[in-house]
Formats: sequence, C-alpha cells, structure tokens
Amino acid sequence: MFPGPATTNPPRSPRADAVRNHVRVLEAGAAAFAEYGLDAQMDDVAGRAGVGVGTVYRHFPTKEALLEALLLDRIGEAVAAGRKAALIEDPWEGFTTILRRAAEMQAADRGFAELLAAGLARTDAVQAAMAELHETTATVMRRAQAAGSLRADVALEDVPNLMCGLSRVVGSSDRPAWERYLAIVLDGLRADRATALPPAA
Amino acid sequence: MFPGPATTNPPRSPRADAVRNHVRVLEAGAAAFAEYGLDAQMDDVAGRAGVGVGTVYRHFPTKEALLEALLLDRIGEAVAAGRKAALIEDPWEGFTTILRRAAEMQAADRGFAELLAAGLARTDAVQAAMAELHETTATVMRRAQAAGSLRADVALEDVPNLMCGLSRVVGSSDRPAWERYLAIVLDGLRADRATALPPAA
DNA sequence: GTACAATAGGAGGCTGAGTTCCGGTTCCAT
DNA sequence: ATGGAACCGGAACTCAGCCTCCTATTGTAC
Repeated sequence: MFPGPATTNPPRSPRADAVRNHVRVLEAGAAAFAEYGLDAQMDDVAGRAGVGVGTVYRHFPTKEALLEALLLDRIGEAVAAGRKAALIEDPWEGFTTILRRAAEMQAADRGFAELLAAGLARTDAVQAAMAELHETTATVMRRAQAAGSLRADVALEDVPNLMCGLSRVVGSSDRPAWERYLAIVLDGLRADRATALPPAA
Repeated sequence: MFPGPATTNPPRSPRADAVRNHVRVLEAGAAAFAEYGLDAQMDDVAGRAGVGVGTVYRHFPTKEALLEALLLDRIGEAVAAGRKAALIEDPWEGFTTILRRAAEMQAADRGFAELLAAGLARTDAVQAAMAELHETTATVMRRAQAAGSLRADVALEDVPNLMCGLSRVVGSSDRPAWERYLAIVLDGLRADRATALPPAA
C-alpha cells in the first residue's frame, strides 16, 4: 500500500515522517471508527494521530477512502480467521468458530459492524474482498452441512445476514450478553430437531 | 393529543385548517421516517404534507418531537398487538405471534427499527411506553416458559434485543428472507433440545 | 360584512462536519 | 552545509440540514 524505500521507477521513496504519519493516521482512524462508528469525525482522527487534519487528507483524499483502507484490513483479518477455521477438524466446531470470531470482531469495532450492517460495498476493492470472505464462509458452511450438523435448509447468504443482525446487539451490550445470543442462534442452526424453514428467497 | 372542539378553559378550539394540517404532518412524517429512517429530512416531511416547513415546526417544535409523537404511536400499536397475542390459547403460538408482528412492524417502518436498535428512549413518555411494551412481552414469555415450550434459560430482556438485531436484516431484505431468519431464531428459542446457555449477564 | 387573531409559507440564519489552501517547517540529495 | 521539494498544520471555506422570522392569508366571532 505504501512503497518502501528503493521501489519503482522515477518517484523517489517517501519521506520518513510521511511514512510515520501514514501509519499513525491509520491507527488513529481504526481507534476512532472502532469507538464511534461511522460518525467518527476527521478532526478526532487527526487529534488522535497527533497531526493536523490537512495531513490526514494528504494521505487519504476523503473520509470514505480512509474508511475503505481500514475496512479492507478488517475483511482481510476475517478471511484469515475463516481459513483457519476451515482447518478445524470438527465441521460444526469450525462453523461456530467462524461465527464467534465474527461476533467478536464486530463487538470490538463499531465501525466495522456498521459497515457490514449497512451492506455498503461501494468500492470494487471492497466488493472483491467481501466476495472472498463469503467464499470462505460458504466453504465452511457446506462442509458442516455435508456432515449433517448444520441444517440443510439454511441458505449460504443467510449466515452473513444473521451475523449482521446480531452485531447490533453485540455493539450495544457487553460480552456475556452476545455470547448468549450467539448460543441461541446456533441452537437454531443445528440440524437436529430443526423445524421446516420457509423456502429460500 | 389535540383538543377537540369545546374542550377546556380559556383557549378557544383550534382552527379547522390547523387540525387538518396537524394530521397531514403526522402522516407525512410517518411516511418519510418509514422510508428513510431517522435521516429523513424535515423539508421532505413538509413537502409530503403539502405544507411549508414553518407549519411543520408550529405543530412540532422540533424534529425529535415529531419523532417522539410517531414513536409513541408505534409503541402503542405494538403493545396492543402484544395484548392480543396474550389471548391466544397456545402459549408458544402467542409468543411467536409477538415476534412475528414485531418483525413485521420493523420491516414496514425503517425509522421505528432504527429507534429500537439505537435504544434511545430519551423522553419520559417514550420510556414509560417502552416499559409497558416490555411488561406485555414479559407476560407472554413467562407463560410460554411455564408451559415448557420456551427454553427457561432465556432472560426476559433477551428477546427484545434479539428482535432488535433481526430488524437490521429485516430492513435490508425482502419478506421471505426475514421470515426464514425468524424461523431460525425461533428454533433456537424452543425448549426442547436446547443446549445450555451461558449465564445471564 | 368586518375585524382580529391564529395560521400558513418559505427565504434565510445558524451550526456542525467534510474538505481545501497556503505559509512555515522538515527531510533528503548533493 | 545547503537548496529545494515534500510535508505539516490548522484557519477558513463549503455545503447540507435544522430551525426562525416576518409577511400574507385564512378562518372565526360578532
């Protein structure tokens, strides 16, 4: 994302303070958006970074651009977590691990939760990242369904949506609370004793 | 809320056009907030009512006041629905009816869903109304738990929260979608075959 | 029919948040 | 050490949305 020293072609490598500030802005943005959600203010980001607003805007031309950079980061984390969960032997446990991890991430980052809930994947880059995330989730789901532990009548796109809904609660409550909600939903998702669902959309 | 003709004391009854516009503003507000959520604009409300902004502000001194009036209405509806559900013979069916109705209301009114999700009961009046709603819900829940159909380890406050989470999905998707989510959650709430929940907060 | 007071309407003020701009400063190449 | 390009900072600008104010209008009592 930021060319290191001795990189390509004509432009020389960026100055040391620029690199330092880029990182600081990124960190400050993460903190601000995690705390206040999408309503976090650019002035606040600048303040946390110990930098003027002008500097923030030099590194990210727009609030949305900063948001995108942070979001891509988070989605990457989620994909990594998903891949790791796919390696867990027990299919059901792999599946629940993904859900729990997703809930944790949303609980820890209000901005992330709001972005997922709003379903706004404006940029192509975000859209691509989200597609990858869905792919990963789908793999784990199919495995759990094949093993007979996840009910077969849940559609692939149901789970991300369900998680998204949960995130609301997750954001506004303490951890023990959403642990319970997650448990309820998981019980609803188990294959045994499930009642018939209405047909997929 | 609006004194009819021949009401109390010194002030004479309001003019006919004032009454007419009051209703129009209320209806326009309901429509606007239902469509755009809390971000609906006062100018839009005025436009829909076929009235100037000034008129809107004469009837409701503030955006929040208009919101409150509408919200109280909706909560009243919800309470009525809850009382009706309490009369259904089968306890479990009564419980599911409440949840379904709540989901329907939120799907139909984005502003209502956002208010519930945000959990902002700023005014005393709203707070009181919400308390009444919770009371009603609690009654139906206790009955379903006593009958052994609703799992006993769900706390009273869990259900409103869970609904709130669902509403997110409800708003952004079509009806068949959230019907399925609701079914999943309900399966998770059934007493039979439930796994142990973490302790209440 | 007339007077009066309440009501309607919408241009403009006010505020807050995102963004721009430019003088001063700092780092890097020579 | 020094020239100059890149970078920094934050005051000022822009724009959108809530709200106010003042004039014209309209309903109601006598």
